[in-house]
Amino acid sequence: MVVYELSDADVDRIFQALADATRRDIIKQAMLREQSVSELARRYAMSFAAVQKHVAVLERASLVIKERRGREQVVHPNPEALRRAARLLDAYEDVWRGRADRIGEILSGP
Amino acid sequence: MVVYELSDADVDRIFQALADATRRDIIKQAMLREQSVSELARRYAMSFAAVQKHVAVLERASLVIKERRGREQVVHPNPEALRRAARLLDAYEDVWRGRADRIGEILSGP
DNA sequence: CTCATATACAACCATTTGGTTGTAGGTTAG
DNA sequence: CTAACCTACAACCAAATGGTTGTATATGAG
Repeated sequence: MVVYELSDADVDRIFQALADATRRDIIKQAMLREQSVSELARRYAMSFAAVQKHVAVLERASLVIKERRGREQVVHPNPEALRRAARLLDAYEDVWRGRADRIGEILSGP
Repeated sequence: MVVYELSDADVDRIFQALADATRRDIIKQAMLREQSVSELARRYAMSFAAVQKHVAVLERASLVIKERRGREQVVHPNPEALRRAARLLDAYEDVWRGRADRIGEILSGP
């Protein structure tokens, strides 16, 4: 996923990833303390594979990054992506206020 | 959907609704100028029923409100919901910075 | 070395999603 | 009044989602 400009598909992936309480909690946990996938998995009432998939969804949305450390895969948050999502929502506020300058950000696509 | 406190399901619905480019565009269009569902529908390369469903998804997430005007149903934006979503994302920033005070907002649920 | 642990990934399943078409009911223009 | 228009909603379909189990592989502990 490109960092400096988000395509519609990028934005789709970000909000899609955020639309699940377990995934939002994984992000929060990773921000509180970087943890391995299995360490995260122990927190939830579901299989390891399910959590692994959730992390994969977050990774495809670049909301987290996995880094291999020995036999573990440690999950780092990517605060920048969240920031970009928040600013994207802020852009709607500008549209609402009648400012056209940041409209392009909302439904762009390179 | 309760306004003053968002449950996990509420937040799910909001981000889910935002995870589609057509729906994001509908929000933008409604913010630029309040339009009827059929008026909106003409903008997209899909059936009226499809657009109707998209508006319904936005409505369940309280991102828009429909108001009947004669035989038309005019779509108003609800900027407050967008604002709340943006602030929700901002709360992650606080977690990231090590501030615990607003953490509750993220994965709450009355 | 051996074994337990951590991850990867495939196959499967039920449900949801995003689209379609078709039908029916209100409302308004003329 | 009648015809055109706008909306509602059901039924259907393919694809995506969120979960499962099972199997294989890599790594570190002892």
